[in-house]
Amino acid sequence: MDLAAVVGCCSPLVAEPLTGEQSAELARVFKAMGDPVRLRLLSLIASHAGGEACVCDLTDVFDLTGPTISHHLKVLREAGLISGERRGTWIYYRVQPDVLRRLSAVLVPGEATQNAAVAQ
Amino acid sequence: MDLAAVVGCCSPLVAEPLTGEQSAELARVFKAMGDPVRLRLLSLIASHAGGEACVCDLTDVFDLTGPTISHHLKVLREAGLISGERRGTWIYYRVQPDVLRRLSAVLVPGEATQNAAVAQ
DNA sequence: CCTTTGTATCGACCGTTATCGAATCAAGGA
DNA sequence: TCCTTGATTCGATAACGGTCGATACAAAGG
Repeated sequence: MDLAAVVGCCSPLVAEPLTGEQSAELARVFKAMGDPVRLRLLSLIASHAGGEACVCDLTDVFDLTGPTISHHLKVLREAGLISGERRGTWIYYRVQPDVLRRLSAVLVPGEATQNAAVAQ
Repeated sequence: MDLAAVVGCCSPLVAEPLTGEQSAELARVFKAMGDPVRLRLLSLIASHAGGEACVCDLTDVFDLTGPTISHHLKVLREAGLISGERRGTWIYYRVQPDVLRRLSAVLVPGEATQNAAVAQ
């Protein structure tokens, strides 16, 4: 999953146009965030105590079945936005803060530009 | 289109979970950016000289018909990400920088937090 | 073992959406 | 007024994506 690397190599939108490949990779991440359930899952995980949440914490928030939540978590995982780790009975998810930071840097110029340092 | 206002009223993801309504409104914007063509259109407009581009500048970049480009521009427009203005023969599009800045502020804590000032 | 509980995968249904060609509208010249 | 050019809207179609029930897997306890 070198998606994070691709996300990290883009200049801000206003600086120069994205190439076809860059826009394709970035769109995959934004598309993953383009669903209300997934965006809320992301915020629930990100803001949960300890920076992680198990699936059991997430399922009860929604009027959705387990398989559906599992599907959305998979989409977020494959987009590189979260990572999951099994510890005993439960699986804990946590966000990948670097990806969020780099996305933020793509949207606006001048901010979070340790991006440039990482890219080198 | 008070979408920009809704986008502006959200704390960073890591600070507190989004409500159902907040995630729904934010997801509409991220979904609009979740397509390679639209993301590239956005970057072409944002980085074009003068901060604006006419549709004729955008169509030739893609192997897509005019109606398809027009459709994607409409999606971006209805998401509040761009605005169009006709001047004579051509229609010029420009980005709404506030929306991008506020999206960026949702993704990471502490940055672009003139967000809070705007919200008041 | 077998059962229970937590989570993921599979297959199917169905609404949504990206795309096109054709038609339409808007502005400027001949 | 008509024709040309730029851009949108409309209608149709094919592909995608969110949701579910059924099933399968993984860990822990009887």
